[in-house]
Amino acid sequence: MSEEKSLNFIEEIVENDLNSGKYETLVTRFPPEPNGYLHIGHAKAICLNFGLTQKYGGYTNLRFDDTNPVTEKTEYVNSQQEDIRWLGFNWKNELYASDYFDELYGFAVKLIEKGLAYVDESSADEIAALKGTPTEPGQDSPYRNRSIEENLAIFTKMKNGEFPDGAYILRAKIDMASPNMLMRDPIIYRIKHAGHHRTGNKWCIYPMYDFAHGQSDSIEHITHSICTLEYVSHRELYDWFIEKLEIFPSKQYEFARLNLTSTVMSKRKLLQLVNENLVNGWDDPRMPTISGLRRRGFTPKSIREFCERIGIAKRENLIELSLLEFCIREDLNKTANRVMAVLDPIKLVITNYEKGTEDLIGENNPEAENGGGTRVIPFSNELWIEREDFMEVPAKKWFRLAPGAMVRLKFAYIVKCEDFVKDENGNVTEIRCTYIPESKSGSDTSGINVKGTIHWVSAQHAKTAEIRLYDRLFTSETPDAEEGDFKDYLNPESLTVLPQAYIEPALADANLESRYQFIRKGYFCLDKDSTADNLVFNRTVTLKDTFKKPN
RNA sequence: UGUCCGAUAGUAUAAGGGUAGUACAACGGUUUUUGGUACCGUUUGUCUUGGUUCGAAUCCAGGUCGGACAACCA
Repeated sequence: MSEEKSLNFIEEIVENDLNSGKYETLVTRFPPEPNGYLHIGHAKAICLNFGLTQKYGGYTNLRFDDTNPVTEKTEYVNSQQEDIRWLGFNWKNELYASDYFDELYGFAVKLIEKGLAYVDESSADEIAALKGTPTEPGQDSPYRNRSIEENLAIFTKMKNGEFPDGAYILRAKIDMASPNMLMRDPIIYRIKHAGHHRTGNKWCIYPMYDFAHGQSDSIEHITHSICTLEYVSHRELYDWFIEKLEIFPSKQYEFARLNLTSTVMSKRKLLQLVNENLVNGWDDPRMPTISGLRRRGFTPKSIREFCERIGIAKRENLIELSLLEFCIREDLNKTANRVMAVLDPIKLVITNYEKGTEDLIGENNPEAENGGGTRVIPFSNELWIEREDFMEVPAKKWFRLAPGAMVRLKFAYIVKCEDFVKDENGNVTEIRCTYIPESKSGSDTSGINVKGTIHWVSAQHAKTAEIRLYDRLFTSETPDAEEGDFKDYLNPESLTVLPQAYIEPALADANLESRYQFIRKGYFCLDKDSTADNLVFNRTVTLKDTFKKPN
């Protein structure tokens, strides 16, 4: 179908199945368990499943895999839906494994009637003891040969709530000596007297993952059930149930999950960060969750592009965070308006500027397709500039301000540093410059060329804002692989708050959808914590910086 | 001492018996009123040993290394 771009192995399978006429319509599903927030790893699976049906036709279902009532919540259902929509995908049907509880119960009865399932009253420990190990076969349970009638009778009582949790379980009767541990009479139903987020108290027995997932796929006529590599050994069981139940033969395919440097991706660990207040909630901008990335300022497009670039394969991988950063910079470079903000201010006074104030014109975004337009920027003789743009003793190849040096003020004039003021502690408190009147941006007749251009904000016109700078969450690229607790490798400098930065007046009407490039400082967006008097900006990502800082 | 999955530049991903390519990263250069962008260039690779073949990253066999599997989790 597409000749230019090579296909990943799943696309090849799909194309073959479609071309051979094995299936007329491609049907995939995204099946999260509603027990946490979706993260960038889920985004990979979402882009794969929805991307496949966008490319080849057919449709994708959203199915919540809600077979364990004690971990699942409606809050998570809602957040997961929001995140998928935000990424730009639409599901055909919103479904729940719990929709199939009646049908699944029927499947279990059918298996019992075929002599392929039995009720076991062994304890969890007893079952584990007879399970064997990966290198030794297991042994049959003493209850394995109960009659079909007795199995049926007890299973009915299990369903009717006549037993406490753990008293009985239903097992598939397969092979206790199988080299695949999952085939050693896996548990398929357990008793749990727990309220379910959708079915309430209707049920007190719940199917296990292996007895719900494949059957749910089959009920929905999913043609390609795509999951991650850790389910490879489940495939044999997946196929076994479908064969014995004689239902629609969905097929499972596995790809390697995403791993990203300097973060963790397991739900357990993310939940820990949230519960122990090591981050500020699931949508903390340092989190690899979709909601965290959204709040950080990532765009859906950048995440889709990232998922496209990392590819789909079967080998374990560890993607460098720099690729994600590349994807968001690439998008924002084209779309974000350029504005000026001074994060760490120092005063600059222009001693020969007599005009008081003046309105200058700034280009919003020279990289935008439509040119970006312009805006008014007020200028005056007292400005804030970035402290790091002045060096009392300039380093080699220093393009910025230093005694006697000239720089251009972006969109404005060229200035020359004549003097500077220090306080009693030796800290520079003010820089004094003269400006070149004929060097005005756009009508420069001075003939002077300077190497450096710096950003600034007029002191009397500036607004203030709180700025939050983010860095990687962990100091280790592989916090999962380090010895000890992964939390020992949290980066203490992952969040830096600048309570009072100066921003140009045009920024006062920023909204939560706006994306900005603060010239020379990075890409920023408004945070939801903002109020009318206290604007808060998040730094999404810095600009690429090839300047090697002196000292 | 098992079964299954995998192995191509630093990181990913192509090449499906016939020139090892692409992206990110790194490094260098040109342009630039952002040390940004854009453009150009450089460095770095087929786990290993055999076999089949005129020819192997690709097919076969052995080895090595990495991962998964013993939750009434998904």
